[in-house]
Amino acid sequence: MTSTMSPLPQRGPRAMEIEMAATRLFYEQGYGQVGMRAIAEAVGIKTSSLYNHFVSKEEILYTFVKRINTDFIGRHIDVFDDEGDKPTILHRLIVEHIVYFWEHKYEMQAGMREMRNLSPEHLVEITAIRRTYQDGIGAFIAAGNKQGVFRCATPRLAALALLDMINGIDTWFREDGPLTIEELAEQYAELITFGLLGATRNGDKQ
Amino acid sequence: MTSTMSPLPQRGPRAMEIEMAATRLFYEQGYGQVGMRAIAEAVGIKTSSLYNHFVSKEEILYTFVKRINTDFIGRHIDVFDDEGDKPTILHRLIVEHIVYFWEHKYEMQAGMREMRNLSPEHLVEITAIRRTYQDGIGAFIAAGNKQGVFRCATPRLAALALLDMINGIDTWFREDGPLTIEELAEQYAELITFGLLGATRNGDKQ
DNA sequence: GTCTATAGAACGATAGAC
DNA sequence: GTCTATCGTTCTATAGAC
Repeated sequence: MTSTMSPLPQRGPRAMEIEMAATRLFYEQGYGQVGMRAIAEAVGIKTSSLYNHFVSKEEILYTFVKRINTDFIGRHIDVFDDEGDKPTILHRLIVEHIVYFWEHKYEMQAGMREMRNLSPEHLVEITAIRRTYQDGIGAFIAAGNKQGVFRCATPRLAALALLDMINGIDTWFREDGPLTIEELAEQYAELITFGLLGATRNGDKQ
Repeated sequence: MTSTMSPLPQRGPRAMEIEMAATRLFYEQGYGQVGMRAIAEAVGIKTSSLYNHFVSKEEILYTFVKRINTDFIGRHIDVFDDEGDKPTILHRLIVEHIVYFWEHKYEMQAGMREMRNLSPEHLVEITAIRRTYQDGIGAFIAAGNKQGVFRCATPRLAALALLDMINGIDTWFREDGPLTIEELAEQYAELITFGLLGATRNGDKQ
């Protein structure tokens, strides 16, 4: 499985500022509640100046939603071709996924919640990218079943379940809670690989 | 654990119509994108007439968010006192939760997504209700561990994980897919009780 | 690339007649 | 309980000077 993601058009540093400010506001208040005025104010320019960088509010949303859906996934999609120990590989992917998503929680949360405000064409494009990752995990689990390193009756469902699990973390995790995000990621990876997927521990084949 | 939910104030049938229409619109377009005009039109009255039934748009949101967070949870919170076989009880709860949420997917999805548009006071109230259910499941898993019917290293995390799993279903399940919602619910309940929570199958204690 | 100024529509909510 | 009428605000987006 090889990445075929098309790159975003090159944008200037101002566009990046706008994107980041908008992302934060969308996260806090929701796409529909955030006006172009509020975005401009957060950047320190006037509303009309935004249109020198983006043609519309929807394009701002699309730009950062595309970024978050190509950055992590694009850099990890090849992991499914790895010939190594599948439970170990998936364990590491889950930990990295959880930590990355937390470090980019504004973009990730806002992106997932506000995705439906994309134009139909953009929504199709983003959905296809997400689908690739989801299918990759499902196929990976199925392959692990055949190898006997996973014992999971429903690989496709398990892939959806584990993605919902780990994407849900950002809605309730608190940095001042009992666990760091790295500790939580580790415990979730255990819960998923050995629990949900029934991975056999090393030297524990039965 | 006994229900102490306070009832919603009695409202007329018109208010119920308004609530249902608003729920559907919030689900489709998001709270911030739906105007009072659109809600009124969907019911077939004028905007100003809405204010004979609700004092504000936020009150419409609050009313249905409160309803969905008291209806199912209120009717199932006593299940954690049940003295029967814990894996069986949790299995049944999960199936009922999934099926109920799918049958009320508009309210559930809109309610979960738009909850943050509630006033701070209302948000606190709703969060507390949800927390009660979550804590109930966590304590139930921990109790099952002590009985030896679950083998789960992290009961509190597992409760959060399973709730994110089953609440995520409504975002991707399609009625024209390979499974009915009842079949899916059954498979998820298996995945959770025997996978995630390490329940021992009858006569399989080891 | 930023600004001032503004178009034209939609927003939540209210007053008061019936 | 519904209506007409409207208030004051905010919305996305554009035109045109600098």
